[in-house]
Amino acid sequence: MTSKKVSKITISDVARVAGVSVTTVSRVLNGERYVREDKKRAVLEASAKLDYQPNVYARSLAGDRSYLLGLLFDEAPGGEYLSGMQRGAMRQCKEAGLHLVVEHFGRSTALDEIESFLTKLKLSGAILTPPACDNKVLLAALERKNVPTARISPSAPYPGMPSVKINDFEAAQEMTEHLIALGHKRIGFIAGDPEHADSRERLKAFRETIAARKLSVPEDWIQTGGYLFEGGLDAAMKILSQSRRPTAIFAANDDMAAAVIVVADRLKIKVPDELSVVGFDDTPMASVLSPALTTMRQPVEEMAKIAAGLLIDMQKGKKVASETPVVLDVEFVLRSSTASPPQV
Amino acid sequence: MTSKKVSKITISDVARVAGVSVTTVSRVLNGERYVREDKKRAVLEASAKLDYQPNVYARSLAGDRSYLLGLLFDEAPGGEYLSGMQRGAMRQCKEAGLHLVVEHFGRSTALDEIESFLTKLKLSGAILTPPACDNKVLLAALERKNVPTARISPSAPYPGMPSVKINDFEAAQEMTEHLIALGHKRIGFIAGDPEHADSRERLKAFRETIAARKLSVPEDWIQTGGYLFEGGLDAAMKILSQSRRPTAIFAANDDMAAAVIVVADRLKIKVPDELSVVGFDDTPMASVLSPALTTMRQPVEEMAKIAAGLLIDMQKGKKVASETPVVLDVEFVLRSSTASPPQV
DNA sequence: AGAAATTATGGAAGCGCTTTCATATTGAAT
DNA sequence: ATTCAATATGAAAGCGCTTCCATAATTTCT
Repeated sequence: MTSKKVSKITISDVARVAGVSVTTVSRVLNGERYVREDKKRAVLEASAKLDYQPNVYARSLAGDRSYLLGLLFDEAPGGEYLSGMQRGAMRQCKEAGLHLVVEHFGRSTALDEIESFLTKLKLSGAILTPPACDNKVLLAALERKNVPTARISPSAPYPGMPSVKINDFEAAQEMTEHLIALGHKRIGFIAGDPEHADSRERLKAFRETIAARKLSVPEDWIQTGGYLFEGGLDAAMKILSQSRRPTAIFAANDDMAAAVIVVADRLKIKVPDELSVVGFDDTPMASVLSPALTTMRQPVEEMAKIAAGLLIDMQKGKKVASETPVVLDVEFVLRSSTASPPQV
Repeated sequence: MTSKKVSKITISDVARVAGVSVTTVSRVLNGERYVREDKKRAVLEASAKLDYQPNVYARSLAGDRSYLLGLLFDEAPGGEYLSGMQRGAMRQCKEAGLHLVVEHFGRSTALDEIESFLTKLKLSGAILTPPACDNKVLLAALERKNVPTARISPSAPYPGMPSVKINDFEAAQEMTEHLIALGHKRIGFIAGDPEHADSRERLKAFRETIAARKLSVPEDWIQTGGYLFEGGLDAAMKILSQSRRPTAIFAANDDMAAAVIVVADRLKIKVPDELSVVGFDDTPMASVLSPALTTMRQPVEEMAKIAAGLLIDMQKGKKVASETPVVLDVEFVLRSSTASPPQV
């Protein structure tokens, strides 16, 4: 290894070595048209030889892009869902030579603060995770500032913004069918945050599948837990403390399913012998619970990776389908929290 | 294609309105000396009135700060530990008007890649979480590039780099004492990643406390689980499948403690009646486990917040103690996974 | 063949700041 | 009053890039 000089190498060094103008170097580096093959090669060689690192700030100042992607969330990071998203986004960024800036925007964040952030950073793109992906104020600000935006599991389409999601309806349908196939006829449901589109979809799928199978569910067996463990505790308590209770509970995420198992344990209800429990997400917790949780795995990491990829494509001027979401497959994970209902 | 131009407010607009030169505005905004009070006020007023947002890229290009803090980790984000760190760092950044870029640097990341990242982003500071905080290559690169660096729970001091940690020794000692106080005389230990300093400290504290209390532990009862759930499963299996087993196990983090509970369950060993289990960290999982885990809560968020604060101070030219780490308190969390040992 | 369209290339003007450097202005010390 | 240091201030020179514009080289079309 030759020891490198600390003095920075600029675009004009590359231009000199390659025997072309800085304009041409810039063109090559940005993949523009109108550069002859031989010059392009010369530039690339010179650039590699000198180990040239374009100055992000100079580029951002002169141009309009920033080489920074933003991962914007509403809830503070934590939990496998967001971490997974972040991992995927980071991976894609690294591949494309971009960097990932993380930022929190709550529902109550002032428009001023959002705009200030956006004008200051001039993000090359923004990835919005639920429920930030449905924050009207944020969306409008991003649009006004012309920040290419990709949304994950959004509620409703937003013109010009591509999105990535799973088919929550089909997934929840499949999960409900699983319980019915085991022989359950009395199934409860704990919904997530009604503000999340995915939550509403899951509930809808549950209801429709139940109806399609000619079953019925008392409204008392459908509760909302807000995707939170604590909310799940309350919901499970409401459902399980009734005189007539279901033989299975479908919780719209793993955290709430964990809560159901805890409540069942307290009430001395045996899982899965007396009560089957299923979750959604396949967080690490799912396999740790006892019994281990039957759940539906979301490709979270992949979703964010694709979202970042869409942004990168948009930046390159490629057209991306912004109206029809990219839909990824889920994977049913059978563990030991489900069984056939007790014979009555 | 409708793209509306939002006229930007620049430093010279502020200068004009305040009736001073751009130099003076720059001085005020950067908190430099040699500006008269009245002008300073005028600048601040003009700036507020115009809602001026300094252009990060222009500042970075002209100066050599970047207004970007880096959170560098070795393992991909995930888990409450890193998420907590990130939350703390984000919070502090927001307060100081900085932004947080996240990046992964594995043990095997090439020096080239690290240097390229550092020259490209010219970070205003870097926060290193374990085990990245002990990555020699990374540390050397940061030093060479003069990036102010704060480390969290590092192994050994590194000249010029401040650090934040908890007193792992005392915490592990306290935890061990807790078990001894309950009457346990036969205690096993599952260590974390031997490359983490904190892990080594916890083990050392365990050994010394045991010795100080005139107890002894067969080497078979001390296993390594690498801070991972899976590693914990193996370790727990090795300890619990022996003919003579301990009445308590101290796992160096919650994930491994969860594994102990799972293994105990499989082996029909009742927790806490026949086996007490304690963890470390107080991750959300800890309260979900059944029985809920007695553990030691680390102020992870606070640690990162302080680390970011140190960086910001350094940037401002303040001197920070770089030799003696900032040490934060832990909190003992008593739940139901510990009890007195069965009467023999 | 020449004209017109297309493709290539570089000069130079910024992008919006920070930072010398030179110059006032003030206060303290003779 | 006079001198010297400390304090204040602005003009102007970049920081390293992108991009507009003018021009040259090439191809395609009459």
